[in-house]
Amino acid sequence: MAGSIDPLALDNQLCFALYAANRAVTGRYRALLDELGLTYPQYLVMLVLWEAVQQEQVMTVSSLGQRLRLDSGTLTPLLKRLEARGLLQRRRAASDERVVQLALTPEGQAMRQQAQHVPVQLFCDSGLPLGDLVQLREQLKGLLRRLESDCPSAESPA
Amino acid sequence: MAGSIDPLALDNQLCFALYAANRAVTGRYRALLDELGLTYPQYLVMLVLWEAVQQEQVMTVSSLGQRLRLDSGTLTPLLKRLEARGLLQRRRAASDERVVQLALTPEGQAMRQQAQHVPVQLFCDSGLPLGDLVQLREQLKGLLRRLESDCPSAESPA
DNA sequence: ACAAATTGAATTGTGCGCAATTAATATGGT
DNA sequence: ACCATATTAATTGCGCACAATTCAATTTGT
Repeated sequence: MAGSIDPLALDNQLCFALYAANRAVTGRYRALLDELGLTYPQYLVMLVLWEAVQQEQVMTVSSLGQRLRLDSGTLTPLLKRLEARGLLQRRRAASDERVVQLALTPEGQAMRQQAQHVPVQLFCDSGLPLGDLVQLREQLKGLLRRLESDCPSAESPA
Repeated sequence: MAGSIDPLALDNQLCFALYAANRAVTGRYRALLDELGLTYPQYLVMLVLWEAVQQEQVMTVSSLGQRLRLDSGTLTPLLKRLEARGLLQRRRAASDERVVQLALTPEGQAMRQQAQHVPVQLFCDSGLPLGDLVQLREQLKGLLRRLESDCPSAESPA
């Protein structure tokens, strides 16, 4: 009665474990982020913009997209909502009118303090040792790197 | 120059590693599932229904939702699309008119053969040892279990 | 200098996820 | 039998994700 080796069994799928765990984590964030008035993807955007402030970097839609692996189809409307909420400003760069630069407002920067407890709370919710979570995170990063590099089995010859 | 310990740094977030890895894996599935005419969530539904056939179980919208952690708001339109494609039938149970039973058509059952290579291909794409993937899967399941059980830090006293 | 190619963002359209509401059916207590 | 309550799907509305297209601004090649 050990684990079946059926390659199509749901319980054997890494992809489903990933899919389900991701939604469970996102769900845990939802209640916490509700207090900030942010959705989960908006929170990730704010994390990147807070980092950029600290490093005195100017983020653009494309650099944000590279960091989060999201395209303008996702980011443009999301950023417009954050702008409408008064958390950031979008403006065209003078040097290149194609690029849209993102600048946090004072309110957007101040929210960083309110967010400090969010990852801490999630760590507590997980109930797992920090070492386990770090290991899991690094394994996921490794998987991501593998999938983002062109894999041998991907290309088909002309 | 080792890893920062800023709790808000994006690279320190397990949640982002999970989010990014999940989308990368889903993206890899997309091209393969395109050949079957399935989206990734539709593929997961088919996995469950193929299992149910083998075990001679009758799946309903709610039992499917329990397995995949999805509600009727997601499943109802998805199932209607699969029905429109001729892969399954939805019908009210005679014993309880509230429940909708799901039955694969012969075409839906036959697709299982076409899908056999999908997880195999993904395994190859990952380029990682099977043992690593199994360990990662089990860690994700553990995290999921933790988050689904009511955690001590969740409830607020009246 | 000018045509062609490239780049950056926005737009459009489809399909999830999920909260909240609604409607129909079933169940349990009296 | 009657009624309040539970349960099961469906519906509605919003916000992602992502493919495909469009458009303007810029860069490249000659």
